[in-house]
Amino acid sequence: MECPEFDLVMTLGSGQTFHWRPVNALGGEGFTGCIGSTSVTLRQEGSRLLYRGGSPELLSRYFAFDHDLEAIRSSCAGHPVSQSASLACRGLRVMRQPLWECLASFILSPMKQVAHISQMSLALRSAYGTPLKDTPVPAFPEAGSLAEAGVEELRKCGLGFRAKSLHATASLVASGEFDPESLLMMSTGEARAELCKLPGIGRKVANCILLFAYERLEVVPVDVWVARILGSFRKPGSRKMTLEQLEIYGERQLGPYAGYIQQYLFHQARTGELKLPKPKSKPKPKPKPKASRKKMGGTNPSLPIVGGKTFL
DNA sequence: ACCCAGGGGCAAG
DNA sequence: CTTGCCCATGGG
Repeated sequence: MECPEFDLVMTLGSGQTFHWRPVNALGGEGFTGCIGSTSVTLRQEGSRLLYRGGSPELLSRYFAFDHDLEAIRSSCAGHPVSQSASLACRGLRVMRQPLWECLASFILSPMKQVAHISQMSLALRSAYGTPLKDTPVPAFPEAGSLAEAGVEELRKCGLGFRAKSLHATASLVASGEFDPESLLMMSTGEARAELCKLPGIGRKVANCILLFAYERLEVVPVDVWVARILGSFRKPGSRKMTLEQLEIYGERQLGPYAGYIQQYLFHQARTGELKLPKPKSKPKPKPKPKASRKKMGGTNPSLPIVGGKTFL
């Protein structure tokens, strides 16, 4: 299909989604995965998006081809750094992901980098998701399947302390006590408050979900990178802001599509194209009495090469 | 308001 | 192989 301004590689590599795998398909380097329970294999050739599985309508919705990127870029015209990042990230789109899949995936994200979130996602999909034809990536498990599995079983997928949060949230969704769809018609503030009631979801994770699944394009998830970026916009010596204050500041500075602009800045910072003052050193003394061993088996060399971070 | 557990991959030594 | 680093949430 013909697609509007779009960069498949940058979009899938920007930390929004964790289950697309690089493959050689459709005549070159592409990706395979799924959208909900529909298996899809993709490859971009210029303005053409080659696909196997799915439909133009499904892909257009998922990749948000309806977002007017030119208008989004213009929205921060008065901010030189954002302008520059927006231009460098042309074609990077903030996606519109399935609600439960996105919500559950970001519960996995705290304290983890993209590469590891991908591994956890794949482990969960393989153990509890429905296998699909034409792709090695199973669908994301239903809430009921995860609730039924139990915390200890989920922990075996390498979730660590996130197993408890994911299991508790999955149980709330499976019982109908929490319905992801019910947030669709709420204001962003109300929806955020509801998300933050769920175990394992704090303000940052809630904002990621709002941005990547609920299309709240003004929301700015503030992690250490974004905090660093926003901090660099302020005068040296300004008073420190809390993360929430930085978030408000970011929304004001970056305009009505602050979430999009933030994604561009984040991507620039992660790829080293945006220079930041202090990577921040920590004078942290470490009382370490222990020695350990333990080695894990097989790293999968074909996992996504995204360097980086969660959130966004 | 402050402090810190907790987990596993990964880069560096 | 060993060590240090990464970093959101929740509970004390």
